[in-house]
Amino acid sequence: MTPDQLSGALSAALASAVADGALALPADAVPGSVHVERPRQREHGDWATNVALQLAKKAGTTPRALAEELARRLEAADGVKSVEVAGPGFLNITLDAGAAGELARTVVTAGAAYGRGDALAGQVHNLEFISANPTGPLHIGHTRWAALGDALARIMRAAGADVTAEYYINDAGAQMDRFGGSVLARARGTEVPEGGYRGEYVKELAAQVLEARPDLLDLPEEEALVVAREEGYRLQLAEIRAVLEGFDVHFDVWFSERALHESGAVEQAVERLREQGHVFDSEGAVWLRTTDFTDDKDRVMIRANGEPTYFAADAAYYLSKKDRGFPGKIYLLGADHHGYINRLKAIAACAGDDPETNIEVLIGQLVNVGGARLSKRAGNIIELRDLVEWIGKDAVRYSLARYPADTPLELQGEDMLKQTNDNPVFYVQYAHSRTCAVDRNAADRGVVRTRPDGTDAFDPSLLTHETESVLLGRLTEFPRIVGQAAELREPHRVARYLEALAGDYHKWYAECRVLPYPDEEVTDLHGTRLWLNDAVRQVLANGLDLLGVSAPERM
RNA sequence: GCGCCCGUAGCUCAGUGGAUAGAGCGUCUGCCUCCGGAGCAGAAGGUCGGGGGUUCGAAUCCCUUCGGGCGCACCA
Repeated sequence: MTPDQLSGALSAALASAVADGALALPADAVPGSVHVERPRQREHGDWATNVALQLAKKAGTTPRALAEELARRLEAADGVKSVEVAGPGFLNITLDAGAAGELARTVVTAGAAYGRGDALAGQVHNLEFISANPTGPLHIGHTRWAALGDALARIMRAAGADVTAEYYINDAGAQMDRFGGSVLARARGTEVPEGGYRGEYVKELAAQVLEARPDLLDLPEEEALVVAREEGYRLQLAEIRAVLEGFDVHFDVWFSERALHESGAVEQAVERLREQGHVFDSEGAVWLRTTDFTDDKDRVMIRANGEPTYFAADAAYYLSKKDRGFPGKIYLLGADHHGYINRLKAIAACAGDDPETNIEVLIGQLVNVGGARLSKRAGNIIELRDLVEWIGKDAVRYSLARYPADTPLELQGEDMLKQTNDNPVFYVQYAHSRTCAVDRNAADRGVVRTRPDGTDAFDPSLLTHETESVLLGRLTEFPRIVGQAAELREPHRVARYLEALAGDYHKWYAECRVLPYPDEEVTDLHGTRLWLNDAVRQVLANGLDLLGVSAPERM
């Protein structure tokens, strides 16, 4: 019995009580669905609900009286073993072992589809994340957005959304020229100009640029600057893409800011917003009246010198997303960009969109690294590729994805390496590989999933052990965890769930043998437990996949 | 000064109004005579930063205060 089915049974109990006149509740106060949850305490049954506490006042009765009424009716439902009224009016529900155990077969049958749902069905989103300048390597801050953003894309898709993952390449503007100047200076072996890029990686880029363009140093100054900039850009972007690929982070679209300028989209954006009535001229500049909406000051789009601002490109970019057919536009930004939220929302509003639904800005806190081992190449930053090299893709992705984005993360440099074996990712992966080990040995021990007569060697009523009841309950939660993680944009919920599931599995493993002792007869209990073992492996694998972490069969 | 985020065990952090606030690490004690010990069982460790309020019920919602991070450009 799934929580949805139980919720339905509760609704039916409510409806029948109202129909009988046993419950004086106005029709519009009868909830369409009743929320059930797993109680923290095992003694409180398999499922609990506080519906009686919430409805008692409206029904003009006491919570306990209402709870008693519902308990009587719910106990008659199929699959429900017992219902107790506890405390101020909680309903504590215990399911029949068979009804609960059937879930194992449900999971195995669903396979990779178990956990996928329709919480976000029909939604179309553009999810933009990382979007680091192509003037240097990705560092640990970008790594957090990479792990989080990619996991979020996977989770939202699992919940039924159509998600396009997009990287905005800030390849226009003055910082590109500074980058080019820095590469050129390194190529010449001279000092990097004031305000330039001083990281060691620039030297490496310069060497590669020289390799590709041996004529660089002979070119006239202006041409040399362009060549250094463009070659450096090409190399750095290729590096970023390769590193992300190795990190299993996939983008559907790499969107160039430069393309917005070159195609005239920026000017067009200004004109389109002018038509909407939100653009005005003042002091020689062209402004967007973002204060009509949520911003605290108006923003310049075209400077007095005729140059468009970064903000103008932002507006053009927003319109591009709109034009490309994305009702939902999600931005995953660092906390140092939180001042952008209001102006981005104002752009949406100026464009005639609804800032509440068409744009969503997720702010992630930065990662602090205390006393960290430093990158050899980039100076005082830690690069994504170094992190992966040091502690591995799975450990990096998992340890960044298991925290909410708005948690300021403090990673102790010394611990970072030491932590590898203690990283919860291994706890989860170990549980998965354990299920595989059991599976590998099952046939040798004569344990099978199907009886000789072709029927399933599966009798859910045999799954009566305490740890089995807990494990089954946990498995039923997975689909709604995925749905919640998708709706709340919180991938860490999946990770935390997997840790709990792995814990439940390890406890079960310690208490209940799947495979018989050598001199023991093979029974349906073994076969049934093999089904449960299969179900756990499937959910662990499905969950790890949502985080972009591998599910190894051996470790 | 204004705004956003965060203060939970020694450390790093979960906990979208429910019952006795949890996990990992660290500390201490047990468990390999059989499915993988990267595991399990147990112990110690808390004024949920402080103070008010709403509620049958608050770590969670509201106000206030203290502490930390970040931001307030015709920069990108």
